[in-house]
Amino acid sequence: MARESKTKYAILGMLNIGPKCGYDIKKELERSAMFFWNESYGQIYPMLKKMVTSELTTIEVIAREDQPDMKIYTITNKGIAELERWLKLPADPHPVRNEAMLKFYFGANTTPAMTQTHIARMRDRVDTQLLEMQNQRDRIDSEMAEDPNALFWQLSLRYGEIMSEAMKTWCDEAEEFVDELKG
Amino acid sequence: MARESKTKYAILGMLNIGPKCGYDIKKELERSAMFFWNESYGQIYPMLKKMVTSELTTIEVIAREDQPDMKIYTITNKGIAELERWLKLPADPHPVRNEAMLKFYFGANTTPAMTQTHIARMRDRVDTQLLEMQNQRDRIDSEMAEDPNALFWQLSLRYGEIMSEAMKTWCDEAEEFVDELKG
DNA sequence: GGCTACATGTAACAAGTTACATGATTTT
DNA sequence: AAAATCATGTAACTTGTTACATGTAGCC
Repeated sequence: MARESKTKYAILGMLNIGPKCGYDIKKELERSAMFFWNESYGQIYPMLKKMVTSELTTIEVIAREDQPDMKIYTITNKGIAELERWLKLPADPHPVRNEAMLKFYFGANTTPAMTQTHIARMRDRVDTQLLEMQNQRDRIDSEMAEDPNALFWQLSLRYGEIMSEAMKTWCDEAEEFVDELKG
Repeated sequence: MARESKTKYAILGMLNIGPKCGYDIKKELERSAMFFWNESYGQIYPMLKKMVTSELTTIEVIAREDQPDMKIYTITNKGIAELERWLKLPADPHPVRNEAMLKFYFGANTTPAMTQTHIARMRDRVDTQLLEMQNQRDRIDSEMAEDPNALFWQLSLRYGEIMSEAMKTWCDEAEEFVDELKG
């Protein structure tokens, strides 16, 4: 992992939409980017601290009674410049590590039943994801009017849908193939 | 990364096909599993050492003149049992981190031209991948007869193809959408 | 009364990449 | 003559996950 962390850019991108606290950054990423990105608090909070030091964001502390201070971060001009610099760069190809496929592949050396189990599990997972996406779609449709970013949110949802459907297509093919193997 | 490393299982799966040296494990993974898995030597060599200690494999050292000893690893019964234990377990959902999509999403807050650049780059990458796959397909067709594992190799290639085509579909939709935005 | 959401964070740990080190052999 | 392939490995480094710690507020 000597590769540069992208956490900084994920945060900058979120703050470029509007000032937010760490908690909201994660919540928003989960809502709108869940099909292609994730961050944990263990990354976000320490990074936000660093980003204030390096002047990519400013911090406003809101004291609250009986609750931890809320910290609202706002992107600076320097932060915007850094975000734009990154946006212009070509993306790193993301490392692929799909454990389900690995199991499928090695299952080949055991039994056809094992292979069928793996395919069935993949299909189940994809079906669950598609249901989630249906829920998201409903939410988008109702929030569309208010949120100016909803159009991009929708395209990110389409990404999830298209990939899931593709995965189902693969499951169909793989299943057919295994059926032939069995008899 | 407190999650259990899957490197051990990737190696077990490869050795279950047949005895191999570390170099060949990587080479074979690159050939047949490149669309869903990757390992680096920095993971493979130390792990192989551990696996001998924990009796998942045996090692045979072949001395060679003027070249480093070649080490051939063979899976043990214990190793096979461990592989099968893992195969029965449901797969961890793989963490999604697609930098290209992240850039696309945040590009929304800059200019339509930036968004178009991101889409174009994704399409280029996918096209390159599809060409690579065409080469692989040719190789599979010629090696099919000899390699009994080629049928699964082919399905793993189909995975790559289906996913790439899906990505292209998404690019088409996204492009259309941005064209509308521009007017 | 219990669960979920809100809100902040840290520490321990493991995983994984990259650069380095070495050098023969084969292909272009 | 240069580049790629074969073949082994280690060390330094960073990234990222998970578990823990703390507590209120609101919902069912």
